[in-house]
Amino acid sequence: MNHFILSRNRFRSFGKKGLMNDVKASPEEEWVKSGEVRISDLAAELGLTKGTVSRALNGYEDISKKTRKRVMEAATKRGYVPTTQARRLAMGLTETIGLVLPPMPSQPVNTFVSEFINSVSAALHLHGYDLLVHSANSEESEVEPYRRLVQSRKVDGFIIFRTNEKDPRVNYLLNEGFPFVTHGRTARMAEHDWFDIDGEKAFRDATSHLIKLGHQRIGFVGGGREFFSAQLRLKGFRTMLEECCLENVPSLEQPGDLTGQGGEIAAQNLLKQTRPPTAILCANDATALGVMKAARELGFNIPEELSVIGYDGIALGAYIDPPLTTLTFSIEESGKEMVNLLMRRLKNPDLPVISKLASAILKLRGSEGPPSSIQNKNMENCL
Amino acid sequence: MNHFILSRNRFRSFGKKGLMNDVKASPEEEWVKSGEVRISDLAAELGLTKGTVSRALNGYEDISKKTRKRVMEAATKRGYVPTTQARRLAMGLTETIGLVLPPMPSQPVNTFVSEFINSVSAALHLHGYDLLVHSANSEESEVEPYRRLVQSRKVDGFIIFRTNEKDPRVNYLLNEGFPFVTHGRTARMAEHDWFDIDGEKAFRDATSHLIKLGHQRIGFVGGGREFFSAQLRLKGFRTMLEECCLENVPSLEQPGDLTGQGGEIAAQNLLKQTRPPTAILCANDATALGVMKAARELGFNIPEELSVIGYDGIALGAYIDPPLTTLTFSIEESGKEMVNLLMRRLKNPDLPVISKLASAILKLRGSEGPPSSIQNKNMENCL
DNA sequence: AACAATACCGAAACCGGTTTCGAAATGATT
DNA sequence: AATCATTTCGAAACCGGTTTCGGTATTGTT
Repeated sequence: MNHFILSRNRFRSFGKKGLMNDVKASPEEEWVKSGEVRISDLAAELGLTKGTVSRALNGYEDISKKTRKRVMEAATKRGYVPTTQARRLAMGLTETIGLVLPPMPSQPVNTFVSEFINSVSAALHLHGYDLLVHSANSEESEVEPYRRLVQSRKVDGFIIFRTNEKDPRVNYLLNEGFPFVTHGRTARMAEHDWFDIDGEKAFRDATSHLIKLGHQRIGFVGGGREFFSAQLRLKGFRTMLEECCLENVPSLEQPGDLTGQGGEIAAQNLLKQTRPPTAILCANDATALGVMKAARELGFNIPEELSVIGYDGIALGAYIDPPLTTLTFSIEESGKEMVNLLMRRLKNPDLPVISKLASAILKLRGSEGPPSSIQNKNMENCL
Repeated sequence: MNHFILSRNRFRSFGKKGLMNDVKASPEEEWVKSGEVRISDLAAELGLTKGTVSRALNGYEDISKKTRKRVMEAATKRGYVPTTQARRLAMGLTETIGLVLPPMPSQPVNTFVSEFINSVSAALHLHGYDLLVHSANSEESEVEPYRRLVQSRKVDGFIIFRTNEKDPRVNYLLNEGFPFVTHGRTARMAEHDWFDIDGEKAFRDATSHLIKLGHQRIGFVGGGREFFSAQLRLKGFRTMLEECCLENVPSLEQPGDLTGQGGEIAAQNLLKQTRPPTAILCANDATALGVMKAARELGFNIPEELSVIGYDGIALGAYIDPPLTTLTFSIEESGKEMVNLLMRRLKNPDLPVISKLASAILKLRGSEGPPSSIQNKNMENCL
């Protein structure tokens, strides 16, 4: 029974490294081949143990200046970079944040998503964190991706956006006690950190702007009831109408689904009325684009016969005719703030819940103006 | 010399778990708390070693059916999910693909990026891979993010898009022998896997379409010389002009930068000429939007006095006036194909380089039509 | 019934780091 | 010079898995 301990397969293929031997880097670009040197190699080379090397590199105080210098020089010289997986396993954290893309029903405007990802990723990077982007499979439950990521311990926390009032994702993570921050409020917003744009105020502003221009019949195209943010925008609209003593006409409030198609349908419902509105506020820009399309097809000139205002500030709004007046906010700031909230939470899970409300600003671009037939009655009383 | 091995701090805080003790899950939703049970727990519980449990769960043949069943049942019952970091360290791979977002100069249309990320992520997920999205800091070199990800061994490969003809990222990764796939060709396309849309053919088609409509003076707004794809589109344009015996007028070829602003400037240059073109082909939709804006401001009616065709197929092109005719392709297919290429490469790094060319289709939406003053001379000869 | 073949599982090395603990070396004090 | 306090580093456990190797228990063969 002769049994030799054969050499184990300890050499993992690393890309096409084998093919690289005959490729000589040019003198100027003497790139240090990466992924070669391990902490034990470095330690052996220096006559130290890997524990010492690790402490030297991580700024422990019990390392002499001389040794630290030796170690760090050797590390840079040999191009040592710790293997992330090993470090994370040892330290018991992933240094990764998850972001699950909601199913995209080919919405007209997904520009928000890419900018948001960009800003979140950049902000995370400043904290040494990575961003793991996961796509939601529309077949399965909304929380399934989150559950998987939590269970496999792939992330330390989540960035959630496009929240619903009753949000299963929020419920799940709250139940798990897993850290996360939302972009948008929820019914349980008292229990979790969140960042949001003050849509209510934004729509008060926009409504006020239209009223000052002389509009008295203002339409509103909202989002579904499930979108908390859309509800708040509607609330802002109603509030300002009330403040200005304008009647709240139910038929002028149309539901939408935050898509261009939804905007078209809603606009048709509004503009075919016997007394159509002279202005339409839209819960987002995609909706506004649909509204403008429907208005054109029904023969309404914008802004002479119909003012339209959107929400989101998509860049493309500046290129259409007329350019879309919209409520805009900084996506970059959103990402940055959310990351700040999340990092704070990760550092200290027991801190009280906090939130941040940013404001949108009205960006006038030309799709609104005074109504053609001004029929002001008693505006001065209220404004 | 009494030395007791004290209990080390082996308990890592896991979210706000401490706070969860008094939160009782409702009976129906008896969620299994995740992240609790380790493979050693499972092994102890079953009276096995963790090696055996691991082999049982991973389908090794040297495990009896009975034992395997016991193990798997216990695993599901206890909600055991292997810790990703540990598995990856042991197996020497990351199961993660990197995607670095190029700096975004707030383009009008970034919808491609989010859709692309979505499809890539979904496709990767089918292979058990994760997507790590990194943002490029415009301060530093373009390859720096790649270098960091390679050195820290955070990813097994890359998805690269928006390639330049001479692409430093491609050079770096090729030099490292690190796996990747590009969306778009490069000068070194013979050395790496790539996926691309046949932009040359697409622009031949679009040009042919315009010529058949009767256009004889067709303008072209391209991208910078650095964008290989834009060059190929220009080539397709020229080729078709030649095939149809139309003169190639240099002044009708304007450079652009693939942005709306670039489109505006280029369109002004074209339309202020004494004999302006009756149609303009644009290297992408963002450019086309800028062209349309400039045309409007200069008093050109679209499509009566000027036809405009873009490239990208952005969804919201359907909502502007007139709806933008464009060359479109499936982003979902792009992502899927690229992932397939990359997975193949990862499985066997030494396989020969392959590539895939998909075709774009012309989506007629209304921004093109016959020229107002048809001055056909001898079209029949050529078509 | 004795023996070889097979099925099955335990033991242990290993992945590449981090962190704790104790001891040796050094410096300060009396 | 002996004692004590500090620096500084080595040794080893540990994170949570995977994989190899060898030894039993079981089955099959003659």
